[in-house]
Amino acid sequence: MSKHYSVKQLAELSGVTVRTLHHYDQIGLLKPTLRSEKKYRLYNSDDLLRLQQVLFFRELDFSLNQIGEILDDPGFDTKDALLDHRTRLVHRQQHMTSLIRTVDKTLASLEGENHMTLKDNNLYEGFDQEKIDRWNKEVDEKYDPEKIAESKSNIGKMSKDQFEDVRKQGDQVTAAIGDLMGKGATSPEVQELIKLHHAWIENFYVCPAEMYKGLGQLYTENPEFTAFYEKFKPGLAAFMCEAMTYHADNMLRD
Amino acid sequence: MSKHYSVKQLAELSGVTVRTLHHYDQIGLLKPTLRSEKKYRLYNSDDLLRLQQVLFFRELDFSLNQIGEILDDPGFDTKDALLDHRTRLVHRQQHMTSLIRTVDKTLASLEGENHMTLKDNNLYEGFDQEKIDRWNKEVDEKYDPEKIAESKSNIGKMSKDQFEDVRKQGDQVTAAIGDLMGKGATSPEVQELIKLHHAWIENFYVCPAEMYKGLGQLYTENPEFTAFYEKFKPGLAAFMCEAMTYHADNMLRD
DNA sequence: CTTGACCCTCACGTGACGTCATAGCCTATA
DNA sequence: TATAGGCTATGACGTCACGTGAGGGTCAAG
Repeated sequence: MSKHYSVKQLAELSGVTVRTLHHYDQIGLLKPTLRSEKKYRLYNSDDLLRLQQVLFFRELDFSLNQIGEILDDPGFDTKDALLDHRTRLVHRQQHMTSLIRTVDKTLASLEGENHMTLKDNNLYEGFDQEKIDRWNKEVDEKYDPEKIAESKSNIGKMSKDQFEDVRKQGDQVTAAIGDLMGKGATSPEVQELIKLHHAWIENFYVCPAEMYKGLGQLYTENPEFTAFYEKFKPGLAAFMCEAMTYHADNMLRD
Repeated sequence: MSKHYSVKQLAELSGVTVRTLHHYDQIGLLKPTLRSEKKYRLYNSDDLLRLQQVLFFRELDFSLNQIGEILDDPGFDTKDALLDHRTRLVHRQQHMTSLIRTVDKTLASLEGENHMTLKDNNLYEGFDQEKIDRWNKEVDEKYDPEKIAESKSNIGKMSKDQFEDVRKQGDQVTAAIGDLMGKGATSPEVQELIKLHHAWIENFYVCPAEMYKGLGQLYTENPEFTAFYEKFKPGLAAFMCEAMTYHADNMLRD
């Protein structure tokens, strides 16, 4: 594969502007492998992969200077980075969910007769940059590349039967939790099952406290998730959310 | 409610900096209702609501100038705007999913023996700003505030029984699609059922083509969604995705 | 009164490009 | 060969949304 791309071609391919590619060349972030006689920039496949990494890091709010340092570190590993991007992107989705929830709460509040039933600090849920930073720090400290790689490999390596077994385990845990709704979300019995539920989730991906908590919220916010859990037992989505939140705040944090 | 907040208090409450609040005051985007004798800024509850709107629009990549124009338009309606934010935030989640999918494809490609089995243009899926812009335009043109308001009201107004009925309809459609997997995802019979499925989704929120397409992808990417659909019939998640993509590309576009 | 936390205005700096000017290069067509 | 259209290059000022720091006043508690 010796194909080379001009700036226009790569700009179209990647969605960035020619100006951006000039800029990245100028600051040393992405230098084309080749320059023609007339100094035209020519990018090869390694350049394309590097640009992809730049764009992922950029998407995840790293500064260009930071990105350069990371990519130029001798210990940099593309696969590790991709796994890290994945985790952060999943968390971004949870962040979106938090904002959506704030929309809904604000709407409900505005539609009520008393406009200010929503507490002032609820207006900005999801916008809390400090909280987001704390989570990023948490992932950085707790993120175990080997564990992520392992769980990702688990998905790829699961046979149909294994996947079916894992799915059934999830159903069983969920049903058992439904049976214990009368015990209360924070009861030892329910919390024991939530622990199993969390372990079940981690069959698919590492799920730190904040993410697990956000997932519980997602169960109540996403109509299809809600429908799925209500099917086990009415009120189960909210119950799961409460139990998961408690578990995340009390068992998963340290 | 006559409580007033100082810049520090509001900064902490909202997650923005004091400097940002100064800046917004200076450019006229968010002027505090009161100034003390000593010119301290004092924000009231209307100010808090306006800041929330500013932050939503900012989150959704509107420029501050644009935000000011929108908010100061005599026809501006907070509820309409909140519904619009919601739609855009949901789409953002789909965008995240697209990026996650690109991560996975890149990983799979790097783990294979032939490093460049992944086509060059697949490297940047999810980064395509033009495509994102096209979608935003599509929503702007097709977004019907009354329809959004209606579907949102529908959720709030649904009784437990009605919600249960809607849920069951979803199950029935999904099961029927599962029964017709042998017909092919693009067959008239399946597409007829997909049409019902789309209508079912719109019980919850308006779902334009791109969003519907992204939802199909989500079914194959999110383990819990996949598990849910596999439960009806093995392979159903991917089948739904294919059928929904076809439907979005051929029936929902105009 | 002193101290520490908070408030104000002013203004230069920063990062990541956007925009434009100027000029050469490449390919196809008349 | 000339022309047109699309592409390339470098250089440099401008834009946006604050970050940072300077200098000075205010408020509450000890």
